[in-house]
Amino acid sequence: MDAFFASVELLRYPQLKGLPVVIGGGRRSVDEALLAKEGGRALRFIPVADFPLLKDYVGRGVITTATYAARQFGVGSAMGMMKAARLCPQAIVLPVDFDEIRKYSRLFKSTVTEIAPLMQDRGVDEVYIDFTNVPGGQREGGRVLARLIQKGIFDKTGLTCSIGVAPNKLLAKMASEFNKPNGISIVQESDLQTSIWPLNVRKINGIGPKAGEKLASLDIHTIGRLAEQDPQWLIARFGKATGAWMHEVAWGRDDSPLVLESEPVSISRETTFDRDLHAVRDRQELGQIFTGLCSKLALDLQRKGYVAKTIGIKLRYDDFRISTRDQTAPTYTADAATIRKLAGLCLKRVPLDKRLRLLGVRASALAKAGSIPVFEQNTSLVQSIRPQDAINIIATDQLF
DNA sequence: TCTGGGGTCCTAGGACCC
DNA sequence: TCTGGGGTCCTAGGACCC
Repeated sequence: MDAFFASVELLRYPQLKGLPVVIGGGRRSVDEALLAKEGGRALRFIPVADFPLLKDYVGRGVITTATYAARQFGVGSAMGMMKAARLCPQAIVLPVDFDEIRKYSRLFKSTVTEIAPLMQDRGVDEVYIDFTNVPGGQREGGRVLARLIQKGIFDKTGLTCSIGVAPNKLLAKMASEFNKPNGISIVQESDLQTSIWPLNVRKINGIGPKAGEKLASLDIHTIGRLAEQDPQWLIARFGKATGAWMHEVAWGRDDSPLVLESEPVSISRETTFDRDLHAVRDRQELGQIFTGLCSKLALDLQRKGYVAKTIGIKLRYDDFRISTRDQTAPTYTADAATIRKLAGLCLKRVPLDKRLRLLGVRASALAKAGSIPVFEQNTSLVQSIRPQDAINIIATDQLF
């Protein structure tokens, strides 16, 4: 989806069309500014001059989306708000409305699956579609169906998207970037040398800042240059799995299947404080935030129907370094007090001398609520029994 | 100059088991 | 007394993605 968060806001406030708008951080100052101007009513018309401006923004947020007008000023996603404010002080800043985002996310995805049922989720604003066997999917190399999907989404939501058509997910993802916004791009295997090889290695989904930097230090900047390298040479520098993978993707090869459904691995809540907090001096405040996070996490688990056996915490210190601790319990839980207790045990095992800017709580080793046998839930006798040993317990039971 | 929140996957070492 | 190979789970950190 093109500039998804911003485009959704533009549906609500069409008077902002063409203007530099950034969606960001969700700091209270912006929420309150906007709320006051709306008078609590989301759809009341607000004169452009009354919207909050980036230059008035205070807080530690980052930009999640910028409209194309804002991008002209060098503003883009993941950029700190304060930096963005210097580049484009006159940009209008709006908070993320998650409920609205989820609504439009569901709407565009259901539109896709009505046309092409084999769809993989890639977050709120992105999907992979296999339209190999969709009727008409091969016409004009896929362009006809891509146009149909674009039109379907626009008719349903008023939003535009960009589509890349290719023989695999790797190339499709890159192709989708070629013609933004509201574009279609088709990449075939024969286009590898002309369309893909001139690109920077960072355009490969999976090569991030670290790998990109390391490749640059080896004088490998383009994908074509990466493709020239001997696989063994890459393996020697990046490890067996990554080195071999790099060689494959540089040649446009990717046989990873569409993942049509999946269970969550973890569920978490975290928050960055308005100011850095000290474990001792701000104990009270920190404790409240900590308990609040545990309660929210418990509600998330319950709402989604999961229980967790492992609870973890995450701290980010003022120097931006991160510490994590995990604690696996003998039983599964989705209870706020239990989560709080386990997270508290984690907190005792982590250094707390430096000031903190972020605190998070995470639940993992998840199971569907109701899927856990009773003897694993609350029988003290088997509390230390690992699931894989449970079958032996059952067998032993027969002896008594 | 300052850097959100919610995720996934990978690696590597140690405990423990057979 | 000193020694194997294979497996799972747990933990901590890190890279990467939307």
